[in-house]
Amino acid sequence: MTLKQLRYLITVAETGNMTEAARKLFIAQPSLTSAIRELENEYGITIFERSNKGIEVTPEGEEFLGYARQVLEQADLIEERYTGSTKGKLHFCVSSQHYSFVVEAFVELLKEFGGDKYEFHVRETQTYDIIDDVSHLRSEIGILYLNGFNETVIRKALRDNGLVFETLFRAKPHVFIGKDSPLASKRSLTLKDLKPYPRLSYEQGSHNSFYFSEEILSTVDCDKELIVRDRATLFNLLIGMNGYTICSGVINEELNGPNIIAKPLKVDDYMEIGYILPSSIRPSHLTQEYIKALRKFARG
Amino acid sequence: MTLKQLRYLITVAETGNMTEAARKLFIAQPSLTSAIRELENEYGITIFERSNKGIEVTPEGEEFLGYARQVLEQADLIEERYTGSTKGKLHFCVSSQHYSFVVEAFVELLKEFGGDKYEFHVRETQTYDIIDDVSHLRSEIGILYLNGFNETVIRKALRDNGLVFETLFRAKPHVFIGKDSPLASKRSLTLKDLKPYPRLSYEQGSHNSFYFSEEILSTVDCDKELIVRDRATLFNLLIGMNGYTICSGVINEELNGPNIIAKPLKVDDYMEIGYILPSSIRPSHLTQEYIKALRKFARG
DNA sequence: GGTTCTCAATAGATTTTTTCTATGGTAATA
DNA sequence: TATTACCATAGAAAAAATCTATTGAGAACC
Repeated sequence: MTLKQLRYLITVAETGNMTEAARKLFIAQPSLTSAIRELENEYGITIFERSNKGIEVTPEGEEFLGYARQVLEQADLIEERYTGSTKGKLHFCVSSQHYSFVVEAFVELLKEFGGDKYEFHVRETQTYDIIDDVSHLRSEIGILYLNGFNETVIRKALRDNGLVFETLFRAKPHVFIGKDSPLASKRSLTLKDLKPYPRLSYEQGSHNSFYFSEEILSTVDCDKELIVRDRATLFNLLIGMNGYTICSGVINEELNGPNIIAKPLKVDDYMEIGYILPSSIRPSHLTQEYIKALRKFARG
Repeated sequence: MTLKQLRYLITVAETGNMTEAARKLFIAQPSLTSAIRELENEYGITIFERSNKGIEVTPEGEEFLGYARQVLEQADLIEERYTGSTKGKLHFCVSSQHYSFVVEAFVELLKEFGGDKYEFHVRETQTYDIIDDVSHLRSEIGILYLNGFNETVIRKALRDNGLVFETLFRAKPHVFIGKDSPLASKRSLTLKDLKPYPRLSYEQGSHNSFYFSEEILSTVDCDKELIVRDRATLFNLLIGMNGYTICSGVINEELNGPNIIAKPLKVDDYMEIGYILPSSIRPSHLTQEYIKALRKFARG
């Protein structure tokens, strides 16, 4: 008997389906089959009744599950005490700049692997904190952008913190504006078009170097500036004040509502949006799944 | 964290010495070192303070040990419920004919590996039951003798039950008599000498074929027969009735007392005393240690 | 003050265990 | 009848545990 076998067992029992449980556990179905079978053989009991419809817990299996839960409960106390997180619970944390596709991918991950016990975090935060979170393993993964302007500085920060950057997509700059903005009728916008309107940007804390800005072209002069920390607030101000923000142009109506629209910005610049990971540690299965989901929702 | 690591941990804490604990656990010392270290790294704690004098539990280690014991307690409940034996407890069972060296080796094993939780059995029983116990895994090992007379029959029984026989030693037949017996003065005895005295032998149950007798020469006629099941009873009768019994001549004063003496028996026969094991299963570490101890105490 | 002893740590090889991929078999479903 | 959704099996591959041999460090001994 190993703790691993017991955890597998519980998942199978909860799922009612070996194949599905194996997927949740990030192992191949035959591995799970043999782990469970080994447990059954060790104690000479039949925990599950197998059929081509899935599995069903036998009465003696039910009794065994009771014992198994007791063991795991105690084992989880150790995890809680010494790691601060429950092992029974899945644990996952993303630190990111404010992109809706990050949230979309996150939702997908939750739906697929959340189960009935989890603790997932989305930390939409300042650029430097993303780097800090990932390098100190507070977050499994970070999401940020590089462009010609900030690349050298950011890449150095990544190197210094033992992180690697992987590109998700390259985006042409867009401007987010409210759908009733005077600019809404244009096909594309220039910096000159934007000049009279308030510019919205995310606060970058003490590291308020331009290099850590979430928006490109932050060095361009602007008379009206609004600085916020929250994406919803930003959107509210965008609409209320006829403001704008420069970004990757990834927009999702469901998430951002129909009141925000994106317009191409006519400048010779780009944003290379990607994720960062600690270079020395292999990403967890869950992180790998999240990256898959990111690639699914991320389009330039 | 694995259950194995936790069990190792407890043993180390109890033993206060990695090297010694490794021996008790039947693993190499570096294996233990790395198992413990892995546990400490996983939770970022120092459980033991190492020195060249051994190890010492730190205060935070003490706390962790508390948690560990809780987990193992629950895990042991499973073992108890489904295997009838505690895994925390060492479990060992010998089935044997009535030889004092079997008990001596058993005592040595207990002293060395008993620890503070164990369940050890000595089943001094009838020859056929020895074979039955070992083949049905009720006992780890069995001890019995072969000679020219019973060898063919016993070896067939062993084969039929998937057992193998390994010789411990070859003994010339001796006679056990009380120290005050009229025969005590002789250097050696013949069958004729014994004729007038009661012969003691062990009961062999329903399989009372001569082949399963514990004593050689059981086919020789005898007028006075006493059949017992207990070694102490046999010795009592030996003394009280001036009886005799034919055996391998292995005698230990500490165990059998000064009232029993062994005399060589002048016959052209021998006893090949050895142990039997299931051929398909590799003997446990404890069983291997027991065999070592048997070899130490067994002399023809 | 050097030598020996005891015990834990390290290195590298080896064995064992776990997990994987690919495939088979079975019963329900379309 | 073909397809689908399961779990089981076999053999290869990867990962983990364990082993032997050796090092290193401090205490005890002479």
